[in-house]
Amino acid sequence: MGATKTDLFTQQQNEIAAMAKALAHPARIAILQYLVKKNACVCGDLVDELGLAQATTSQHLKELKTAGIIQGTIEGVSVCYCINPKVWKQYKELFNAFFKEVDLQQTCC
Amino acid sequence: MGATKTDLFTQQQNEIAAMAKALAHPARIAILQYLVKKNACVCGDLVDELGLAQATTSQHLKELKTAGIIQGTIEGVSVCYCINPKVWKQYKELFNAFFKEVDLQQTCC
DNA sequence: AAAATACATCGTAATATTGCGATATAATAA
DNA sequence: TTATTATATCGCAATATTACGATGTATTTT
Repeated sequence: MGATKTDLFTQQQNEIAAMAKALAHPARIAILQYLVKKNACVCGDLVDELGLAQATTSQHLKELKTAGIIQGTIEGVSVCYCINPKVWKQYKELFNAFFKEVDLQQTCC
Repeated sequence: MGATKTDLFTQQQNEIAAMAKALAHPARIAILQYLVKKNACVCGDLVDELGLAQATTSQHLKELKTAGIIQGTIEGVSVCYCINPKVWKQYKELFNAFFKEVDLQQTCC
């Protein structure tokens, strides 16, 4: 045991959970906020910005890249990262749909 | 090592990450969707609904309760769970704010 | 009071995540 | 070609998560 039983759930449920997982670390939130703020893609700066080791920062970047929400392009000796607008929009819409107006004015029980 | 270095990040960043973490498992997404759908709070049903062991289901419920997004009330021999509308709204607003319209039409790099 | 029912919690095993130093890789600069 | 620079990956240790059986607890039935 220890591994998530993804087969018990719908693809949509697994997808939302995977998206949430990508956001489930403050360093990754900080990276995304930094990328949104700077718009242009900085990269080595993130190591200074976050205060985490280079290896750790690179690992978080990899996770965000695997999730699709950011993309990196080789720019000479360094790599330029930026938000993937298409996937960003997908995240936004999926979370919006999940939290969409529900009849929640009354507390049951 | 192994533990998240929360002190490196802002309270807001840690908060968003914590919220995302609560949603970062398909079983918890399934529980929330079920609660939203049924509105009225069912509970023992969740074990059948999810296909996970009773202990595991209870553990996921506990995490959602700790995150504040659901609440449980003792109802005779069983416990009635439901969405906490106030916290649900907070989640919704925080994610909305995070994903709010950003100038993302062009891909940099 | 004793049994039954519904959950919670404990203990434990398997696996995943976080973090970092060390090293590899790849591109530019000297 | 040989540094230098920037990033990625490897290997490892610490910790967290997921899952479940077993057991505890509290309420209702019998």
